[in-house]
Amino acid sequence: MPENPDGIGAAFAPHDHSHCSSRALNDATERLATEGGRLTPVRRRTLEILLESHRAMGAYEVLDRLAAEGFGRQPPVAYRALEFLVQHGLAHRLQRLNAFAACLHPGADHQPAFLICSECDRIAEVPSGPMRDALGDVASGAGFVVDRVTVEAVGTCAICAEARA
Amino acid sequence: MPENPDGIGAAFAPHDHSHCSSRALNDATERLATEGGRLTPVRRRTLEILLESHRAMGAYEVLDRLAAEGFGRQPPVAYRALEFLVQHGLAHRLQRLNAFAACLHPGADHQPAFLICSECDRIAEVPSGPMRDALGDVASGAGFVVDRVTVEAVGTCAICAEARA
DNA sequence: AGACGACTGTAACACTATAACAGAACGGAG
DNA sequence: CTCCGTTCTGTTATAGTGTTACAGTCGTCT
Repeated sequence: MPENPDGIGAAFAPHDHSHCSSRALNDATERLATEGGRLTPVRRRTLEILLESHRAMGAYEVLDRLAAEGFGRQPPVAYRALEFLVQHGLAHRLQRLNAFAACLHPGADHQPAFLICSECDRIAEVPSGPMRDALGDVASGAGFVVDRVTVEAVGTCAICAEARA
Repeated sequence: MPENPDGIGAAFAPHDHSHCSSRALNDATERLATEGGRLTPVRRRTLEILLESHRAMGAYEVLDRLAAEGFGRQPPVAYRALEFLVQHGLAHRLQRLNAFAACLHPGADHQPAFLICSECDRIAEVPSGPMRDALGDVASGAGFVVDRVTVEAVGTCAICAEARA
């Protein structure tokens, strides 16, 4: 697998993480400037914490970090910041894990599918368009109108497969 | 939409529910006979409770029912019965809802996609084969080997759409 | 300065899930 | 039938996840 810093499944290939993380932060700032959201200190710090790894973090894990840095130490502090990020497309919530992960491609209006490595807990986003189309077809056969779709796959990433071989 | 008791999205069409529920119960009994699982009283009752509606139920909702009927009243009672049903393909767990729903097509070895009506909370299972194939393609592009996939769509079912019109 | 809205923090609580252990029920070997 | 190992049921206690309600703070606009 070649280096491919910004592409599909980038999280599962070696890459310059400080680059992808600072880029996401810049994208976020721009995006909010046009949309009107305020990236306050807690919110910004929450995003940075999520961006430090390609993992999903539980709200309480984020909260511990925030509290250690002088922010509030009650659950709503983390939940509110995370909710803000999710609403503005800067982070995603992973249902299978009760956890949150930074969005690596903010700006693209998207609703990605997630690949979750069960060995190293890393997360990757991949486009879900084809799947949403396929689901829309079956759903409309049942008279169901789809609003939001969650697609989350658990499996083994390239790095862990390699390590095991 | 015609009557189509056992087909795709059956939950969203009028149908003879006592039929589809008793059939699922029979399927379950047969399936366990060949597989070696024991459908004990708590487990059987748990399945019946799930089958009473085409909704997903929280573990504690199930637990209340069980307790009222003389079974244990502590969480593990419900969680163990539900886990057993899920492991044997007789029920599904819905990540978006932290809840469980009876499987209406046991026997078919499947991993369906779910349609969840946000107005009436009814659930339907639809085949997820096409979606899993599509996801497998993108995933392998990232060197990721998919094990299990969760596909859950939130939207509006035929019955509620009709009622609103 | 005053007023308003948005943001941050706290306490208290509700819901979801698991660990650890004791006794009861079942099934096979003798 | 009895003994024994296994599986199942139930309990207490505790961990983890998420929300409600309310008070104070900060920015901004007149």
